Amino acid sequence: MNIKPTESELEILQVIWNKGQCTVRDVHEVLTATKDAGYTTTLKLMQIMHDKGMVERDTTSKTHLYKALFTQEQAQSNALDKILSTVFKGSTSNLVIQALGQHRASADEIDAIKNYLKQFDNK
Amino acid sequence: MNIKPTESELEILQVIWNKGQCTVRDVHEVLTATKDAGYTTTLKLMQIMHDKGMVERDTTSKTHLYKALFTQEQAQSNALDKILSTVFKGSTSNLVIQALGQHRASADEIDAIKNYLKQFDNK
DNA sequence: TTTGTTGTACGAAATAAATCGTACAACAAA
DNA sequence: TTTGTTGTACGATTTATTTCGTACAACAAA
Repeated sequence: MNIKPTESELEILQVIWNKGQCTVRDVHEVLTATKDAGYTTTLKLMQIMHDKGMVERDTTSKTHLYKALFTQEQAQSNALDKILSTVFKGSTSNLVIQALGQHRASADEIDAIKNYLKQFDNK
Repeated sequence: MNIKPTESELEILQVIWNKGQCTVRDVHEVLTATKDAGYTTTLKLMQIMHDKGMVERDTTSKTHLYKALFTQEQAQSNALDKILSTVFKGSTSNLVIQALGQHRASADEIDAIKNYLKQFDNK
């Protein structure tokens, strides 16, 4: 299974992950809300994603239904690995601090993180 | 200025950032330690990066010296923005927790992060 | 001055990604 | 049954990225 989606593929996956499963039109409608692209372009991309084994589809009815073959968590993990090695010299703490610094997290988010860190306390 | 380096361009930038400034040979030597690529390939990539305005170069002597035109921090910031919007639905805390979960940070790193978080305490 | 070494320049090819036109099938409504 | 709508299939084109061969300049050593 190929977990190295291109930029456009990720946009599409995002929609699929949100809805669980999608038709081409579903995806296309969401995409055209923010950018413009022809319907057949979206279709073609999704067909290519299928060829690559990134999504599966149910073709029993005329309108096909697409599902992702890996989870958003897997994609996240992958994306992190990549930028850690390419721009963060492998330093997780740099990444974390940089992320917190530039994208003001909400109080709740900060709490969630602090909470998460508690598990490392008595070591 | 173009801050959207391709994969190969990032590998090169990594080397330049480390040394501050580099010749093509410097870069190429580091790259060939981990992967193989022809010398002229590296040269061409660096010339393209120059065309794109990502690096500047000193051509006063025969052997040119390349410098990055943006910092690693800027590239990091950019990379974070990108994956936050494409795979993390904009949630910084998800990103942080996921990062800590999968890449076991050292005790020192954890401390650094806790320390950083202290600034949000009495708010 | 000849020759080998180390550079840059640059065109061309290979590959990958994204976009779109055209063809045509299914099917519902007229 | 004709027509309009909504789908998929797929080839062709465009654009971006990567790779490399060939040409040639500078210069040091023989």
